[in-house]
Parts: sequence; C-alpha cells; structure tokens
Amino acid sequence: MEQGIIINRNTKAIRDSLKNAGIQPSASRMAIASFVWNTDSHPTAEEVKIEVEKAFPTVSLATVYNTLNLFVEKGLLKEVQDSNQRSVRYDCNTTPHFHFIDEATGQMMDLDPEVLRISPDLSKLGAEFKIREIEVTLRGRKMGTPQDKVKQK
Amino acid sequence: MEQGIIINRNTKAIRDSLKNAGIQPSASRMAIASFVWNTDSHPTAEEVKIEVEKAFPTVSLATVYNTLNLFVEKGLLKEVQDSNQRSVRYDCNTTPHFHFIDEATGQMMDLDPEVLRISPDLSKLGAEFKIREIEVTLRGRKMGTPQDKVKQK
DNA sequence: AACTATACTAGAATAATTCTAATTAATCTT
DNA sequence: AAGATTAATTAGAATTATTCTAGTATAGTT
Ligand SMILES: [Mn+2]
Ligand SMILES: [Mn+2]
Ligand SMILES: [Zn+2]
Ligand SMILES: [Zn+2]
Repeated sequence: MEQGIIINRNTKAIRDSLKNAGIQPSASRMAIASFVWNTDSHPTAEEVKIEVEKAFPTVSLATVYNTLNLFVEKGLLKEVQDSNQRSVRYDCNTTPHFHFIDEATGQMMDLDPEVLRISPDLSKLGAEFKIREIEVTLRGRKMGTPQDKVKQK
Repeated sequence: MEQGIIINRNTKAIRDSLKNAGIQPSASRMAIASFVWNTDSHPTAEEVKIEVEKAFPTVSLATVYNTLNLFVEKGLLKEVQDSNQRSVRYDCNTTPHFHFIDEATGQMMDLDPEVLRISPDLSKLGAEFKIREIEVTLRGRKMGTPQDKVKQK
C-alpha cells in the first residue's frame, strides 16, 4: 500500500538534472536540490532552510526562496499549498498525482494517480473550458500502522 | 451552460440565517453577509472590506476578518485558496462543488458537481484513509462569449 | 439605571515572501 | 593570467495577509 514516491537522486544525477534544466549547479543549489529531491515530506521553505543549513551553514533565506522559485520555474519542483493555507510547500514529485492530508498531523502524503478516477463530462463542462491542470486534495485521517511512518529508500 | 450559483438572499433571509447559526445579526455582520451571500466572485477579505465600506464606512478590517472567520466556523462560508497562493477567498457556496480558475484573469468560477465524476478506488487507496473532503480545482482558460460575463440574479 | 456579555475598533504584532543594494564567485575575453 | 562581465549570494529592509491586544461601544438583562 505504498503511495509515496521518494526520488532519491545521487549527487551526479542532481548535478545533471540542474545542468539539463539550464541551471548552474552551484554549491547552494546542489545542497537545496539534494534535500528536496530526497524527501517526500513536501517541506516548506523554512524547513528546507533548516535542513540545508546543516550542510551549508551560510545559506541565506533569500537564496532558499530564489532557488526554490527557480526550480519551480524550470519545472523541477511543484508548489503546493500547506493545509494552514498560509505557506507554500515544495513537491519534488512533478508527475500527476494527488494528495492526502491527515488533518490531525497536517502531514501531506502523495497518492498514486491510480487511486482516483476523474472524468470531466465535457457535455456538461462546455468546450470553452480549456483545462490545463486538475488539482485534487483529499483531507481526512490516516489510521496507519506505526510501520507506515518508516521511510524506505 | 450555467455553472455559477448566486445565492442572492434578501435582508430577512440573511437575518434568519445568522440567527439560525447562533450569530447575532449585528449591523456589520448583516452588511458583510449581504455582500458575500450575493456574489459568486469568491472575494478576498480586502474585497469584502471595500464593498462593505460603501454601505458601512466605519467597519474595521479586524471586524471583517472576525466576521468571515465566524461565518466559516459556523459553516456559512467556505474558505478557498486564491490562485496566487497568498490570500484566502470566501465562498458562499457551501455545497460540494468544484472550481475552475481562468489563469489569464485569475477569476474563480464554480463548477457544477455534475461536470466531474470522481471515483476513489478503495482497493488501491487503502481502507485506512478516512476521507472527509475532496477538493478539486481545474486551471486553464475559459474562452467565453461576452455574455458569459453578465451576472444573472 | 446598573451590570454583564458581546461586538467593534485602531493600531501593533506576526509571519511568509519578496525586494534592494552591496558583495562574492564564476565565466568569458583578451 | 588579468581584467571585464555576468551570475549568484547575502543581510536586512519592505511588503502583505492575517491575527492579536486592549480599550471602547453596543446590546441584553436584571
Ligand atoms: Mn512562487
Ligand atoms: Mn481562517
Ligand atoms: Zn506530492
Ligand atoms: Zn465556489
């Protein structure tokens, strides 16, 4: 029953991804990418900063935001809304998928796109609606076994 | 092809709705309710303030927020996220429905729940996910005829 | 009218994000 | 390699949405 996807790229793969997107793989960008591409926790900018500081103590918050925004622009990350509706979270899973938010913990989990079938009824929607993206979030509780908390590589 | 729902309650209906929810229908609450329950524009708090000030010039921003939060608490309004992901919008349509956001104008439109069929595949989702709410937003362009802009009562 | 509870207000505080202007680092040209 | 140019990073100020505070006004109750 594994919904989450952890990208887990190594240093070389990360460097190549950045170069590929036309981004110079500077040290701070590498540090930020290494963190966001190896977690499925949908971190906030502040959480990214806290983690990245461990490896790279001089990184500034402005650089964290600049870098995350750059990654979003280049399609390497997606922005998603935190459930408090106040801050942004960053999602390294840029493939179409859905989210489940546990309302007790606030934790945002990826859902495999196969768990939901979504069919727009064009006859009712009207052809004048040009859809670019469908965003779906489920909210509720996940009654998980403790093992569910364990991250696997 | 009408997706939007305009509640359009008159003064007496609004007063009754407030009383019904256990809210004292003070003058400022009436003014705020009269606006938010007669628009399908999904206004922000700032937009609510600007409108309400016309009828009620001394209303404070704190009262606008207090009142909107109170209405949300009592289930009279729903909060939805603005597409800039920075501010909250208020939706007088508390029945299950979906949203379409025109990415050129930022306009948020209601979609009738019949335009989308959503089926969770419980066998894949897992019974431990207790779903309370499914939130769906479509983004794209609406290539409307000019008449589409006209509000009908 | 006095008392109490509720509602309202102006302005301060908070917090997420962006902006500014200066500094550093990397890349390019000669 | 030196100098010139461009790109990246920084600290801190600015912006903005929202909440908080503490005082004032209003409404309901005896
Ligand atoms: Mn952004
Ligand atoms: Mn709220
Ligand atoms: Zn995700
Ligand atoms: Zn709506």
